[in-house]
Amino acid sequence: MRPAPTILHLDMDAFFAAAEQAAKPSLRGKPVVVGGVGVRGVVSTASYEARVFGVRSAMPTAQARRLCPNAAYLSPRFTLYRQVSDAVMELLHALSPLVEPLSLDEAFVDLEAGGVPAETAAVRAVGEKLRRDIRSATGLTGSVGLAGAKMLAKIASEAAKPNGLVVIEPGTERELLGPMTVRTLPGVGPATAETLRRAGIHTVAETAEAGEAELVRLLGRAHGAGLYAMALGQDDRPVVAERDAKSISVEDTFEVDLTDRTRVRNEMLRLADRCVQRLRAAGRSGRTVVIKVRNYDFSTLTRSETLRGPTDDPAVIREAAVRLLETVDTTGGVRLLGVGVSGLADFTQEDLFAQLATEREAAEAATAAAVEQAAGEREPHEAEEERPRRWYPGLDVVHDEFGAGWVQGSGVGRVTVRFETPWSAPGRVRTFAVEDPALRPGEPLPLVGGAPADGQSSEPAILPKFLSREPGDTGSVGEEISSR
DNA sequence: TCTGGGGTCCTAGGACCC
DNA sequence: TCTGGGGTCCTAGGACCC
Repeated sequence: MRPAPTILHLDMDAFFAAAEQAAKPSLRGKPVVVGGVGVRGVVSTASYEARVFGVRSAMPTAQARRLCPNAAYLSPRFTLYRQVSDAVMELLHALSPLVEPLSLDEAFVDLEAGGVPAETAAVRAVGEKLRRDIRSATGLTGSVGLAGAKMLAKIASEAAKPNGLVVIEPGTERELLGPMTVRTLPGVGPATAETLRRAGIHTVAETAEAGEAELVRLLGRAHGAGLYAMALGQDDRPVVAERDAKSISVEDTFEVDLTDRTRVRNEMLRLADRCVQRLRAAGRSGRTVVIKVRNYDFSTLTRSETLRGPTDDPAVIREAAVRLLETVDTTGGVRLLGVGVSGLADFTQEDLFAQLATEREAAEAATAAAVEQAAGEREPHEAEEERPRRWYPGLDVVHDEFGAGWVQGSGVGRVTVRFETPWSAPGRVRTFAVEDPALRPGEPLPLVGGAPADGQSSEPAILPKFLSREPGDTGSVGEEISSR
């Protein structure tokens, strides 16, 4: 526990939904729900306007639609969120070399390591300036927590939401935490809370009173001891920059359960390929292959196999995935399939290739026929080039005549597009045939610093830098957004 | 109401080795 | 003839987080 609140936690407010509202002027001030839009989708983020109706993260989208039928339901656009996230993280790195991202919209910053004076007034000023800079660089708001420990900084930013800043002064934490529910503490989810509740423990103060031995008895060694420390406000975990990923995985939930054995196997092969693509893009290789199968009744199991050495060879991963699948009973229907790789290594050494060459060649020979067969069995419409365009709601599009816009909805051969850009006034809606050759997918546009709204200059993906505005520059775009 | 997708960490049992 | 303890690796599952 530090004597001054020099650990900063930043959490962007309703991040995905806020980014969509900044990109789509007609949605500002309106309920927006970002998440899976299919029958089995769940909510990733609801705007504050949608939360009024009870819509929450992780809720089935079907339930959200009942609660808030008039919200805009949008598929996530990670390209946009990553752009915004990069801009925000750049601002954090200007504060300190020690930045620990937790997700696209959340990070810890060690201000002490950045040379900020260890005084409340100084760190508060840094936090407030950061919030202003994020606003002018991205058009979005974030909340800041400042404390002498990670856990407390995170609790502080939660208390600051939305669009605020809270400092927890060292020395006040036990008094502050005491009356709060145990669910406030990181690592206490539904199962742990229920275990504690049965033991008569509801608040942080009661957790501390229970004592370490009792918590270890209830929750196990690591969790019990960790929770006891947290309840006392003791948390010496350092801010650690950029850790390497330990596993890479992909999974798909199907709109309808899969029952056909061949189809199940083909989907598994497809997932294995996608997993390898991600693995290679990261310049990594892995030694343990894991598959995941979720059945019709939501029961979920995993099977894994550790190879003799790390690989990024698609044939080897496919082969392992299919071999593991054969050990699983899938009669009854498969809801989800997944493929993952762990035991990751940086795969640059050629000798590792050489060492495994024989093994790989054998595997390739063995699967070549199977893969050939799988490709042959594919439905024609599944082929990459012939796949029909899918106009997901929220998708950026460009029309030859009308310029940049986004898909508001589609169905029965029609797609409805609203033509507006992040820096334009709310735009008009037009409907086209789904196969209209003048309409094509577009790229996300920068949320601030774009061309003036003349309706013609909205050419996507030509603005070289996301951040074209100076920090602190509050021009008309920022003002317009801030008054929404 | 019917439950996504991407991760991390922990536990526990069995194999295996010293 | 019966009985050790510790460490590490592998596998499966579960809780939790965003």
